[in-house]
Amino acid sequence: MDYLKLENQACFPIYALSRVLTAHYKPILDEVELTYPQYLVMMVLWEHNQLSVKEIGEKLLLDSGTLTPLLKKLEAKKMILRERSKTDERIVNVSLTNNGLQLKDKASSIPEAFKCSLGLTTDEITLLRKNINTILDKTKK
Amino acid sequence: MDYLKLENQACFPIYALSRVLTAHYKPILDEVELTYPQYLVMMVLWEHNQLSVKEIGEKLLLDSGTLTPLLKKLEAKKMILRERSKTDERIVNVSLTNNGLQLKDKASSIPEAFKCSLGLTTDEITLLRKNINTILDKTKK
DNA sequence: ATAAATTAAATTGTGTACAATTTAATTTTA
DNA sequence: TAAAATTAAATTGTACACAATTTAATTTAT
Repeated sequence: MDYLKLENQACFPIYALSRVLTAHYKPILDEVELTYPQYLVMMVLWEHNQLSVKEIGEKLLLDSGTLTPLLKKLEAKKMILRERSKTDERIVNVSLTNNGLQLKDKASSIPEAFKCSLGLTTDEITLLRKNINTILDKTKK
Repeated sequence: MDYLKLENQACFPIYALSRVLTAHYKPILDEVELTYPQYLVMMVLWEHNQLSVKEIGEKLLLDSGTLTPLLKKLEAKKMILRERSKTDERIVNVSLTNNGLQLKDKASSIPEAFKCSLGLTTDEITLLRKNINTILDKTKK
């Protein structure tokens, strides 16, 4: 088997699928004026209320070079607050504004809209999620 | 189930895995001075010798906005040639230089090196590839 | 045959990604 | 406890990604 052929690659379809899925999200997220990475940040904040930049990075596997400008955009949209920790000035804590908190209601329809856009069954999605998460855990260190 | 929780998302682990896998490729591709998207372009050219920008885009799911600057970089590295088609001036044909062709030998060890870096079994990779390709085919239109 | 529509690349502008470095604050250690 | 090491963000620079527009060439439909 020729391992330098595209069809024998495992990484390419994941790279391509990631972009295809983000494209499916695009029109849905346009409604709430968020990009996909911005949506992910909002999602972890809806779940945890307040997180440092580092903690957000650990959850999303992104570094400050990516997060700092992204968080500044969310701040400019009045979705989040960024404030230096009083007890440790190195840390920037990120929290939701009322605006950002209220967006959760509007966002509640996003997962279902996304599922419809994909046209996959619940079983297919669940299987995919579990399969990918297994691989992700094994490879991410 | 709260579908706005990160752990219940199917898209996030794919997005994250794509970046994790690219990070695994990085030190390996540094040896041949290619980025991962550049490596993909070289791979389709090793397989097809000559392709138009549009054909490369169809294979990799990338548009000219992404490909044009990337191809110019490969051209600057003397890996490829870009020339307007004589029969249809709208088309730019991309082909390998001798340099680019010879790189295939050096690149032949990349798939194995990547597999070692991941630490997954052949079976795990094959299963993943088939599973992802099925989903990709269903979602890419 | 020629105006209208389509096509292929390139361009422009915005938004990630990430390596490498810098800055400032806090811990560790000699 | 003061210098050294570490840590958290921010910054800088390079390279995608992609929407939207532009440009030029080719088809098509009248």
